[in-house]
Amino acid sequence: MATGRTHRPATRSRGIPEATVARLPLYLRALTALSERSVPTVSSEELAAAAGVNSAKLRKDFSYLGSYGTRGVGYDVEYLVYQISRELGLTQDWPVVIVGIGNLGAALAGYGGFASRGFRVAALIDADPAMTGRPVAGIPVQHSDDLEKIISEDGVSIGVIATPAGVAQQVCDRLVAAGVTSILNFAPTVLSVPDGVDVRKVDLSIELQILAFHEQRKAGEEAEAEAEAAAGVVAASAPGVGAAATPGRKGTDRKGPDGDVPAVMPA
Amino acid sequence: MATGRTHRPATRSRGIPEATVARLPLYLRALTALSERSVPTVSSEELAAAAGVNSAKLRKDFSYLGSYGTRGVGYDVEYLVYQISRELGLTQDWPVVIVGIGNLGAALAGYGGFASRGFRVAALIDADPAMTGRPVAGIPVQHSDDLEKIISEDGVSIGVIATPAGVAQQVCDRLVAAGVTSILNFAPTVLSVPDGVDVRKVDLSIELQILAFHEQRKAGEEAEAEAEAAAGVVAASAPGVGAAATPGRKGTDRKGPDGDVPAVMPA
DNA sequence: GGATGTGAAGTCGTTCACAGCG
DNA sequence: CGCTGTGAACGACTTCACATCC
Repeated sequence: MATGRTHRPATRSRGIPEATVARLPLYLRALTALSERSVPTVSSEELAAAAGVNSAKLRKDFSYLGSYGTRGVGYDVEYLVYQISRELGLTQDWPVVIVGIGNLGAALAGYGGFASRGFRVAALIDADPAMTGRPVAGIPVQHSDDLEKIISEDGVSIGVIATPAGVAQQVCDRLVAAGVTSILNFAPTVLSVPDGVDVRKVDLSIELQILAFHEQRKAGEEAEAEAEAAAGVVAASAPGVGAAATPGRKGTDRKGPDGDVPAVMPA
Repeated sequence: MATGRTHRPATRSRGIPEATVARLPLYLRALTALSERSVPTVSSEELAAAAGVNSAKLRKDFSYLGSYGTRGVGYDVEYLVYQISRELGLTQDWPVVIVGIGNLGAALAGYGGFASRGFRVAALIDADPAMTGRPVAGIPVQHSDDLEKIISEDGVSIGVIATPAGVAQQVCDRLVAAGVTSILNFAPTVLSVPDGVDVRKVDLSIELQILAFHEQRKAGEEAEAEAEAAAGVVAASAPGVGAAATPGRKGTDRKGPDGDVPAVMPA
């Protein structure tokens, strides 16, 4: 995915699996909640339940960090909060810029989850001159002409892109050129970046499409036998997804998985 | 396994790996762009580049759907758009409700990427009476008292939760009880749902935390040798992550991965 | 010739089950 | 005894490399 992790010959124990890293924030959240309730210790079983994973996975994950538990007892909540925070780099604070202050950008600017985790919104940047100077979530929007200056002056290394897809790559290039090395991309485009820069993407419509896939399968499960016949019907009533959609099929035979219908997307 | 099309086994709609399903929307997006430029065919190499994956993976992914390419030529763009759309269930339209019309909910309501993919925002729901009737993105907000009625009348099976974390589980329970079987959760909580209900979560702060992890590691890579000493320094200047962070670690020796420092969270 | 489709090999991640320790 | 920490089995996904077919 995003700039596949370097296949470093894994120096010593510095090889925490990606999958584990992705779950650390989850554990941290659960632990923080426990901490607020002044719970002193948790077992892997309890914590796993709170984080929504199974306990074997959790123990394995923690084993990559070190031996932070006590056999027969469990984990010290405060201590673990600190260790995970440190591992994630949250013990320092990260200035972040958000580029593209539309609906989504504005929502992100006001999102409380950032500040509470050591992320500080250092600047909001938008290309629209009409936005310049206007405060969003208490922070004045700056014009994108000043992007490079803002990045370097604040020592920003993390950028959030919430622009339209069409300009996302340019914005990305400028961010990278100015020194940003981690990007969170909300624009529905594939960004290409040089080695050493990490990109993570969040695509709202992709998530819905994945849900739709499973949803469709559920519907078909009740009528297993009818599935075969249904395939033909569905194709015939296809509404079309892309821009222009007008059925029409040339005579070639296409072979699907099995009883598939050879219909084609029209021009 | 049998070559080409089998009759009964494997290749039904079943058996498509999750990882593949998650990439189908990516391919679809790239294909749609090609379609708009009236490109008739693509090779796996070209399409893979456009989607940001490697070509072997793409071909393997497509092989789960069927044999939709032509050797020596590539894939028919229009045909593939249709096949993937159908596989994802996008040839039908999915009414969606968004619950929690704050900053984020409002941004989602206005997000163009939904409508363009066969998702229709059937209703916006919020618990605040002051919001009721007010139009957001052209759709009037309805009060959450009517949640059940809205779901059942519109036959909604997909719900988006954009409420504060505190009420997300209750909202989820009501959605499920009313018939929703797929949920996209933006609230930073683990939702528990009965079997048969799918939940996908999008957590903005988690993504940033993952980036921070890698960012921190990049910084440490340049000064490999200093890493050891740095751990102590970092700990000393830890700003504190949770709410109440009162460490107070007992004097026991804790062993980290390697030369870990047993320092503790400062007050 | 040229690109697909796919076994086989390789890598990564999860789960099991139990030894080890408090 | 209870719970962590972990080798080993297992399973899922990725990559390789090439036979296959247009």
